Amino acid sequence: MSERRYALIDCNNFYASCERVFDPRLLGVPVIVLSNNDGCVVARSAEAKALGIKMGVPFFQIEPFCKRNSVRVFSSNYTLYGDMSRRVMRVLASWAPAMEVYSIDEAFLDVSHFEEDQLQHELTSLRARVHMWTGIPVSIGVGRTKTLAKIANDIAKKGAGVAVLTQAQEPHAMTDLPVGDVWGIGRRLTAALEPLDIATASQLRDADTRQLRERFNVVVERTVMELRGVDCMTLTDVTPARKTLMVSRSFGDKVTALADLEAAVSTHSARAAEKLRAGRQIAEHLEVFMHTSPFDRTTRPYTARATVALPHATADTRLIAGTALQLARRLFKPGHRYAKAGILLVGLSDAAKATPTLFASTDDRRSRALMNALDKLNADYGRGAVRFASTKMGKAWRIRVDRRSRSYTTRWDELPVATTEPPRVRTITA
DNA sequence: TCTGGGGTCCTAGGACCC
DNA sequence: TCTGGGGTCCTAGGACCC
Repeated sequence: MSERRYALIDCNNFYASCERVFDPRLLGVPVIVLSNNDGCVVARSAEAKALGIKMGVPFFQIEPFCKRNSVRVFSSNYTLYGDMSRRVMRVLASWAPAMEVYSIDEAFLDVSHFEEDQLQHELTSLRARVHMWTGIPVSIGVGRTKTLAKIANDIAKKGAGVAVLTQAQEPHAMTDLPVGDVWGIGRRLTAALEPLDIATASQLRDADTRQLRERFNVVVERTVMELRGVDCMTLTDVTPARKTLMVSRSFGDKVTALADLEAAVSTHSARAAEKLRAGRQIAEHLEVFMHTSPFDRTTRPYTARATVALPHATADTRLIAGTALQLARRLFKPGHRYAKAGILLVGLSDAAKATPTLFASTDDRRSRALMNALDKLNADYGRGAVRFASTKMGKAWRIRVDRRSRSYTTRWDELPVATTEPPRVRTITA
């Protein structure tokens, strides 16, 4: 049985390459793509990189430079990039038995079944095929683990476009590689590793894992193991459902009035609920955040963020927006110039599999009425079908009914429960 | 004057329950 | 002044990624 091998396919300068597909005149000239509000540079063609334009640089700082050097500048078009991404992924999926889409412009393929000497040839032709069918240039790196494939991909980018990193070549590839270039080691960790005399990938590979784990966390330990060739991040074939969903924007003009902040929060809420429904999901909690500009040194910084439980899991725009607005009003402090606000939906689940939820109005969890209700539901749906959740929302306790029975019809008012006010009954369906 | 948006995972600490 | 232990859930915050 041959050893496991991963190929990482990474689209070169993805957003800039997408723009080029639709305008060949952009070939060979410097191209950059800007973030929302045309704030920062988020993609650069090779020519733009050669001019020294850095990733993430604020556009206003380089605008005159771009004019002088005839750099073609684009606002981002995420609809286009998403569409191009799907085209690339389709080509890859038709070639590989197992694949994981890692981001909009990257995918891991399992290439364990190839002989090492075939790989170079096979992947070179895959690369040509992706380019021919989609117009997008890609780089391909192969390694024994995902982390090593990432290193191989960097080598591919600087060379022939395809790099197969064999075990024998690993030490050489890691000797002079700055530790910050290793996947999973960011700015903070690089700085924290420096006093431990860990500055290169090979020094990290040879470091004491127990010590690193105590000093940092399991993520760092896993990275070290991956550098040693121990596969810790296996391929996840099915893309897992998203667990959180965020909608946020920087303000074009700084916001000082509550009314403007409320307008933004309700717009973001509506958009978030829309995205939720598009993915057939519902959310349990929401977070609202707002903050002043971290770059503004002239005023006091202010940042506020808080999470609340929604009354029940939902994708309902009005409920989400209403809850978010209440929270936003609580968090808003006058006298600040807000630069950004957003909403984060947390605890997402599949709407089709969602548990119908009944709300009972009672103060007493142990009340006879509720116990009767549980008995009745258990009798109807089988023992254990109903469980009592200990979550208290205001004065209401929540009963959950497992959705084993698709023929769920029981209504609250049919239950032998005495309530002083009409209970709300929610059945969440697909 | 102007500095993105959207995710993941891990950990710590407090609340709460039995 | 002493006054349990263990488990889980929730929230906040910090690191990373593209």
